Amino acid sequence: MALTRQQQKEKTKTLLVSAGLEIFAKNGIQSTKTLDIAKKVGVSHGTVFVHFPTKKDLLIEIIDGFGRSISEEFKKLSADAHNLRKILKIHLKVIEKHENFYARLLIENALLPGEVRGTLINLQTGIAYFINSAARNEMKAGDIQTMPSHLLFNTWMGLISYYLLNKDIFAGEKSVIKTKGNEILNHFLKLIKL
Amino acid sequence: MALTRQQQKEKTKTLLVSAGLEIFAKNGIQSTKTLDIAKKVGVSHGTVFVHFPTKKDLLIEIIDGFGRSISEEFKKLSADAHNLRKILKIHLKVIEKHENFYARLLIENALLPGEVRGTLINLQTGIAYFINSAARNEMKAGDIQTMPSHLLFNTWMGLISYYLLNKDIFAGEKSVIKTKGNEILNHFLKLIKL
DNA sequence: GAACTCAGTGAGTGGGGACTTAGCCAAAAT
DNA sequence: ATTTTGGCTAAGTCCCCACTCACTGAGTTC
Repeated sequence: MALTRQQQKEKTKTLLVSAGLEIFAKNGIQSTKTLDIAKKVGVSHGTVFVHFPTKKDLLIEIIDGFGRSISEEFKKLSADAHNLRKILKIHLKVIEKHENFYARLLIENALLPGEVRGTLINLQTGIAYFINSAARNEMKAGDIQTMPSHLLFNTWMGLISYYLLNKDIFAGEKSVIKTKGNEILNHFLKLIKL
Repeated sequence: MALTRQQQKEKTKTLLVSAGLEIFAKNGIQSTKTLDIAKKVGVSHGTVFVHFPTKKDLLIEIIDGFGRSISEEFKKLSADAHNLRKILKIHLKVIEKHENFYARLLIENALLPGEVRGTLINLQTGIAYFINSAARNEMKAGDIQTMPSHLLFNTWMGLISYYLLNKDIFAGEKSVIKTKGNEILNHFLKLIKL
């Protein structure tokens, strides 16, 4: 059966977004051309601009969607996790699942349009909240050292970002999180332990 | 008095390199055009290509020079510093002095031509050596926790990189290292203390 | 001082890639 | 059944920017 116009339109738009997500993860965000995305979907180049007035708008839609979905996933998984180790483990798991795109985002973030940069910040802010509340509980309980929670969070994010940004050095073609995630996690926990 | 041809040539080349360094630090590496650099020096656009066959070659010269000079500076200053705190302090001082360019390099590193990426790696490897030997000494002496030195180094680099990459968030227009350097240093030392 | 060399010029050239547009055809409206 | 609408197409257009080249004029060589 033939699709209605609206269905067709939405389908194409979705295909463009998911093709973009995939190509961005593999080849980089900036260096991906609108034509590449059109080709992958199997539509003409012009079609991209039927759905998105500019490349930037496409970018925003893709990255925002990614941010929303990853944030949701994290919240769902960590709903019943209350100790820090578990939450950090979930954090790693979620990142690992989307490692390629996430790493791309970290790499290119500072060069992306301002509208998009907010996405990564929001994402991290959301995650910081969970990590910090768990951390404060364990500080009170005397399980870990007392320290300002922003420093604890920045140390954790710094470590993870550093490994992701240099993932080719640390893990070649493989997943850094899969390869080094446990080592990083145990090291971090040992550092902050009392 | 008039310069000889050779002097003139060298002078222009040097001017191109230092103008590049300056503009890169302010406006970014990728987004700087060869014409921008020519304008800054006050020569014609074509002159750039008299001295460098391609933009990439200019890039390599600029970034390599930066890497060499910063590495030298670090080695000179840390010649008679044997404890970890002092070495890390020197590391921060050297970065602070070149913060804008250094941050640019971190931001764009992964997107730069492979020939250039080695520079940052070499730089960090050199610095890692100093930090790791000091760290091992203090571990033996029982001043800090025992841990694999690569993890100690990566934690430190992760922290610094994280602050530099997000320097606009942490410090606005100001220097992040000047603003937050001490906080970072003290936090890090407290973490690794026994 | 005549012939030659070469740093520097600036108006091109070429290629890449975002965006436009006239036209097509199938779905929707009448 | 006829007209209108609108998603999609394909062949542009336009702009940007790295790089070229024929030329100039000031050093250099003899």
